[in-house]
Amino acid sequence: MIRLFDSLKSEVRPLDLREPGKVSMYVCGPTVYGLPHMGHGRFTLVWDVLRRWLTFQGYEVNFVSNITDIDDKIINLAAAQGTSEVVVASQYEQEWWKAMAKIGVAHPTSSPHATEYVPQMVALIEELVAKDIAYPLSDGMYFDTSRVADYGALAGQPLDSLRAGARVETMEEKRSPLDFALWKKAKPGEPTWPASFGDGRPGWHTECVVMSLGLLGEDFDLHCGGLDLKFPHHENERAQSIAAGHPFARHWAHNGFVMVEGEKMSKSLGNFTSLTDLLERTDARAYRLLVLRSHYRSPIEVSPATIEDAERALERLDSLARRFGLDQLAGDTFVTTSHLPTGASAGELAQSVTEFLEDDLNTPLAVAALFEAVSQANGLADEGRAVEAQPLAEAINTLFGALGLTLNSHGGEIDAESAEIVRLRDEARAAKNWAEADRLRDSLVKLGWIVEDSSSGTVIRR
RNA sequence: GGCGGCGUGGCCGAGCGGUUAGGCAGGGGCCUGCAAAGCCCUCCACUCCGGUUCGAAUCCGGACGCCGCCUCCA
Repeated sequence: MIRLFDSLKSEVRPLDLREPGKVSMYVCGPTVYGLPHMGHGRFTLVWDVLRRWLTFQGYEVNFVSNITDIDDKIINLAAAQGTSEVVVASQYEQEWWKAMAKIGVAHPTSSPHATEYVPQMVALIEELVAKDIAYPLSDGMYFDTSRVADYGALAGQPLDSLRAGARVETMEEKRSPLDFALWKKAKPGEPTWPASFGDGRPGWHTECVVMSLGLLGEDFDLHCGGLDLKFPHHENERAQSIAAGHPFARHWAHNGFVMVEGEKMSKSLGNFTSLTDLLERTDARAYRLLVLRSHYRSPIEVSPATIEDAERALERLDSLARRFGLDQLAGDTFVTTSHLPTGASAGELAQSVTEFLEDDLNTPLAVAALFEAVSQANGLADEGRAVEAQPLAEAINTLFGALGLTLNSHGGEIDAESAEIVRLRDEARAAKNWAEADRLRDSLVKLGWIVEDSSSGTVIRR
């Protein structure tokens, strides 16, 4: 079984499943009030890779990731645009799924919306009220953090030191600056839902609790998200669930940030690149490869240079796919071990990749092993040892596919005119008419083709 | 102020005491009519100062620099 760093226990430990063979995982999704940015791209890719890898290994993965469709920012944006929250949320949710499809992130098993779970949130808050853990203030219901013995466990510090570090005192009335809003009382013109403790709308943290427990059940296996959600968001989710008497996630995993020139990319700093923009101008696979080449807990530097670097590396993989006529895997389908070819070299490669990934999802080492295998397969083929090279190339394809990276063996549709030039060039080459052959190659290049000679003649691709 | 992390070759990025990951870029060679692709070889490292050790990028101490969380954030 894979070993992962558990943010709660601060150690790498085997993923301890509630039920053998089945993985229940929850990934905190986006609040839909803007285009997805590179940070969103990273977390979705990282957890998509884990999901695909577990599926590859034969686990049945129940992957839940929410859409937060009600929140202050959505309300503010709707007001600014003179439209409704529903319109804003659905518009950006569409953008979200478009980007996800493009980047090859498989759709979650379930993608619940916060607004579909309001009654459950109300019920949870009622449980907390009954236990005297929630208390009312003028503007809503608050959670009393002092009532949870190990509050601060995820943050890695005791409650007292967190309180001492509180930088801003937003609500003087709160018993502790760390106490957070479970429910916000209705304000004129804002969306509102009925509740026994006063109509209003939910605070942020409660939704993930009821959606994860509702779809995965108590004591589910793994809760994932960006490092910036660890505290306070995840701490507050955990606190609520446990305080209400519901065992929560068995394991917590957090991915590192996307950095721009050494600083965390974030909306508040304004230094973000939208994922939508990136996907319009580059091969979506380049970002996945970039993410795979660094460890999921490390920060990654994203810049035009690092993206181009990944695009070039991708070229090498695509060359392999063309040379060996590899099938295009991944995409919407999940690759499984049944896709692996038989044979010793394929088995050895799969085994070393597996060992690396099982050690806290060490994708950089796995990718390095795969690239080494690429050299090996090409070398064998150069020596004419196709029987050995072919299964190795197929194993590389399968294992990249298991990580969601599709190798592209198609050079593009060849139109009739280009095909005719290719035919003429092969004739010229057969006649050793090099000047004509070079002239025809130039015209192909002008048409946008990359021209390569092979044993079977001129091969062109885009 | 509290807590946590980081400083690796031209760039990205692994590494967890002994083996100069891997990719991209650069140089040389092989292959090719010439190219391209591919293969082989190669240049270029571990912020600094002490210490532990037969041996340290890796462990310990210190210095400097950087980053994150403690506030909405993936």
